[in-house]
Amino acid sequence: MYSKISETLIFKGFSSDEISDILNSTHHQIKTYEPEEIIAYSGDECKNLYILIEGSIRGEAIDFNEKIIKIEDVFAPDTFAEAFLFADQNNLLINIIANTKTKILIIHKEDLLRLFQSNKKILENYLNIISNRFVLVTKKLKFLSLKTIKAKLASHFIELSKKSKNNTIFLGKTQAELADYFGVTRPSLARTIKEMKDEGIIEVPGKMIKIINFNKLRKLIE
Amino acid sequence: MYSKISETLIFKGFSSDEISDILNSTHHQIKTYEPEEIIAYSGDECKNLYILIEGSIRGEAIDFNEKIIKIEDVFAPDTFAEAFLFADQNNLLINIIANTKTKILIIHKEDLLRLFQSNKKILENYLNIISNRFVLVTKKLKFLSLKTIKAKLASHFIELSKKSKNNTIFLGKTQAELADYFGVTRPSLARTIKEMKDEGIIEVPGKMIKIINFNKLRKLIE
DNA sequence: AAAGAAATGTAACAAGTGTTACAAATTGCG
DNA sequence: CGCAATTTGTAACACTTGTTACATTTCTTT
Repeated sequence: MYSKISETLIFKGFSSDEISDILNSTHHQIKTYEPEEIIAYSGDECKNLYILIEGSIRGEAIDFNEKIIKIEDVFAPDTFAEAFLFADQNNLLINIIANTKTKILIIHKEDLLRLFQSNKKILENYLNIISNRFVLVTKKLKFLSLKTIKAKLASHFIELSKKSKNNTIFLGKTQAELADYFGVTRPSLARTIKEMKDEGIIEVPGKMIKIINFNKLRKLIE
Repeated sequence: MYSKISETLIFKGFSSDEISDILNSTHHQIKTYEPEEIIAYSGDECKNLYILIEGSIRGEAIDFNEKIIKIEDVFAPDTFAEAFLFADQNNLLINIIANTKTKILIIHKEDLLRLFQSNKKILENYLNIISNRFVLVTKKLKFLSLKTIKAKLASHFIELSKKSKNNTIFLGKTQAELADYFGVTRPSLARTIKEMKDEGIIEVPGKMIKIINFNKLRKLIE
């Protein structure tokens, strides 16, 4: 179990022995949940850090038409609800439900703070986690605020091309998945790709995207 | 100066004397900048926490057409770049520029970590700040992902009505400001308000919005 | 290799929003 | 009060995207 815990970001860099020591001196709980069991309710005050050791959970919101909307899946080993824990508005906005048989390590806010005081590395890890989430959400926000599908595609292609160090990109997703990720429909995405092809900005050999005209591509992002 | 610092969220709850003690035992810098002076460049690695004591600064991005876009103003007393500090991708994405004559307290990441170790309250304040920002951005993201202007307006009205404990809302913004906040154009917003009026969902007496049909309003958010 | 499934290309039309322009109403100020 | 500035209402038209439907291509499996 300790080796599973060492795979979480918050205990990154710790050996099983060290984790064992830490948990022996930190008040905590380990709970198991059955599939479909509700772990926490929307509206609950969030006073604990949840560290998922085994299994997977999902967040579900209920919209105004009483339709259930799945928000997010989290798979072990990982943590969740880290940001709510220290926010003023710390009521959960979603129900947390076990997908599978699940084992969760629970540390209360106050105990976590004490742990931060005594262990600098864990504090750094935690700050790293929430900061990374923040940067990620901010980037997503920036991306979502791009108005047209063309601008989103252009931004996405440029981002990917930075990693490939090359003007050829491997998408690794189907059009349907990409459209979903962008929050647009599949035919609209296909149409936009076609337009970019017609305008001589990209070529699409098979599953690849080859950028022909970087300048035109950049100008699409306003 | 210490009283100014005590107004920042990170030193919330500390007296001037306590702040003086803390700063005496924490390595830090105080720098002043002239109007239009550049405080930090886009691309710079962010290794310091910046605490704005006097004046105001702005963040500026340069888009692909070399047009300068103002992102955000920050007024003293406040902090900025808190989230970048502990993120993996800790390069600034914008230039930081002084609007006015500005005085800034700068604490290096390592010194800040040591301060967190020795002072639990400051750690809590810091966690509170970045957690609140995260929650705020997440809400903004959720809002932005609403597809239509009608859905955005409905969400906004419902949110405001929670505070007023009443079915009448005071907007406190002109249509132009609201449209800008939503990222839509003013005539489009006006048209949408008219449609909601025609559908018997709201009434608009003067500067107020009166919600007539809460159910219909809720159904607009999908 | 053949059959079925999945992914992609494409088209016509509808819906929502932006653009532009101008009129009407409201507000602020001398 | 009366004028100017600001805010709001409205309309015609263009553009982008969603919807639906079907054809074509590519991938999987036997």
